[in-house]
Amino acid sequence: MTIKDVAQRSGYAVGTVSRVLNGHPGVSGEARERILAVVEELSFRPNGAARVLKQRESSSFGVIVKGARNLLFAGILEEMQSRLKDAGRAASVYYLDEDSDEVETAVHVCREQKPLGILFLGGNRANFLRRFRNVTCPCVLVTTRADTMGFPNLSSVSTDDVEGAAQAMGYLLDAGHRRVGIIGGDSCVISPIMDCNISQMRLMGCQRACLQRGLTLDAERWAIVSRYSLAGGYEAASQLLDRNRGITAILAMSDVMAIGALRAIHDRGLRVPEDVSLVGFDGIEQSAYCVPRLTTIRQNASRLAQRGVDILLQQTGGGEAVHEIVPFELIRGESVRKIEEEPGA
Amino acid sequence: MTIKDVAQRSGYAVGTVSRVLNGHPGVSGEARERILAVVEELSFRPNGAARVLKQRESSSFGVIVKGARNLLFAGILEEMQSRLKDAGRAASVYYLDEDSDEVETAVHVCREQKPLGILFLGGNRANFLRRFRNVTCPCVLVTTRADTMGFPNLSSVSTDDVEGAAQAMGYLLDAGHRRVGIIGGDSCVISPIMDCNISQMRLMGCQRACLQRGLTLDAERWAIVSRYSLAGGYEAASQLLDRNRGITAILAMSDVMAIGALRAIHDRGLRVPEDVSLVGFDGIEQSAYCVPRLTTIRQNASRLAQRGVDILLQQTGGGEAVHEIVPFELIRGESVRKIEEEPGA
DNA sequence: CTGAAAGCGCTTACAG
DNA sequence: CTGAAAGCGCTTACAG
Repeated sequence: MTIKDVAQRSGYAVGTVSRVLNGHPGVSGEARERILAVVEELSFRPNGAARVLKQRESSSFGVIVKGARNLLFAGILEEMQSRLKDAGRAASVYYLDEDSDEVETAVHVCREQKPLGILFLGGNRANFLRRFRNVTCPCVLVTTRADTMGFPNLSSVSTDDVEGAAQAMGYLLDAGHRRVGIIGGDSCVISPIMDCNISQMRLMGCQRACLQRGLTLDAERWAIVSRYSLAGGYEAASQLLDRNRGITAILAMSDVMAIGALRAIHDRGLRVPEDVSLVGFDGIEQSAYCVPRLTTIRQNASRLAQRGVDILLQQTGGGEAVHEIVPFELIRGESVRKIEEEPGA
Repeated sequence: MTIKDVAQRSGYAVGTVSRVLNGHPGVSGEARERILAVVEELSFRPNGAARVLKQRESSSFGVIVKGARNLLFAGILEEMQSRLKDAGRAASVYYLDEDSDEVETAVHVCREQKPLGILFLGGNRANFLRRFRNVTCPCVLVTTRADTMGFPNLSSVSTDDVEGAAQAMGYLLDAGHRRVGIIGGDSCVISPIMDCNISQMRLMGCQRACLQRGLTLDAERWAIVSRYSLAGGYEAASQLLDRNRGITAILAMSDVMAIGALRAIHDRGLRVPEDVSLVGFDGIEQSAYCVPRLTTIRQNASRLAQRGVDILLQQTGGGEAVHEIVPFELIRGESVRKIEEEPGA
């Protein structure tokens, strides 16, 4: 079943059928009607491959998601898909694991699908610097800043990670906590090499919160690197508790890690928040169903999704890259308790 | 950059280049070497659209997932992708929400991508009966049985839902519970119309467990329909607790709903398992991190994934549809307590 | 407004 | 073993 069959059956030439199919002007109402009737009758669907080959650009978007189990991303993706649908556009989704190179995938997708644009859910700065020049379509990086990379076709929508972490840490400090363990991602270390990934940004936020209160943060001792997973959070919290007697709070850089930590704390016979307070990051749906409800920094998933799509649609029309910050919200759950100032702090 | 450029630069014809690219026999070692060198030099990548157009079949697989937030599926998918990769095959993933028609998507994917085969993660029987005849490639439905539908190109790998639910329910009954609320999915009702979806299968399992112990199950009163979500589980558990005073246990047909229920129970000032026992289904990673650890029926995600892929690869070579059942495991968590038999039960 | 024809980048019989 | 050529299903100048 091809466009030829439709042409034959309708009595028009393939060119005319193609014009009708693509809504091009310059076709008589009569021809349009007749052809659409035949299309309907044969339930004809044009061959996408042939169209892409010829047009050299498809009319769909790509979404590259880093982490199939990342619930923050799942929520954002859901919202993106409905918004793209409203705009009458299709999107192909590509799932990668946490460690894969999303930009390599993008290069590949560009070549194969020639999408109108690409949305990245999560991204590693180093990967972008290495290969993004090979990506030619407009792109939007969601949840991570891209303003310092200077690619003209790479916009971003993100949460202010530094400020978010600063507020989370500040909340703990203001509640009287002085021995706070930190569970971070891949590059959660204070190092001379700024890789500007979210873990590092968030650690800087923690540091800033301390400085603002005349305290210093010994990251070497209090921060620990972990995978963004339940098991990672569990393991990291266990280590923190072992290593630092008298720890009164843990700040995890994702809710998923916090949920892992929650169980680890419980398994040592300690309670949250009575013995150890706990703060997460992201504000995924699950965090509100924990017992105790997690105190966390809620990223505005729905707005991140909306702005991401809107910016991409707009960039498709050309123009300079845009970098937006979307406000977050500190959710006061049930996982932090106030403690009286200790003399030795 | 096309195959023509490679031909020109290497001094061979495009046909020869194509043969080398596809590993066809009948090319001299010399030609192969020279051409591969040029391919490398220009870092040439063939155009997929052109290949699909010509070959009329791509060499990749499709995976259609019902529910981007379904953590059971996320786990299975991860395993599938790595297994497909090991077999040297690529896969495109299509995410749908719980209510979308997966078979309609499959028909579309078949036409556009011409995949070698399709894996379905989750599926609704009615959708298959309505449209699956339009899907021509080999398919495997994972987590849901397809043996009674009789499509020659549709295999399945699943968990025995009836037996799984029977064991879960049996476990509660044997622990002395007699007032057990059930939280199920879309078609969790005893009705004359068997739609054979998983909720109905699992409800039948509950019923069987009762019958085997000389009890009857008043589903009308004790079972409640819910979405497969945290909020759905929360809502359903709340209703069950309101409606049935003296309820001693809740069986949720997914861990996600169970986690929602856990919070609902807590919000009424009740404890799990002291006041209300709770059993889930699926055995997702999260269930082991709950406090209390969830008692649940663990589906063997990794084996479902492996067998799904293996069967699909095998079906690609032709042959009759295969229907496999993968064993599950009852995980004894911390969410069920034994109660002494009550005289009035 | 419509048709005939070129061509997108590739694969694959068909000759040689 | 290699080349020349047809053709996959579509779009789009170019004529008329």
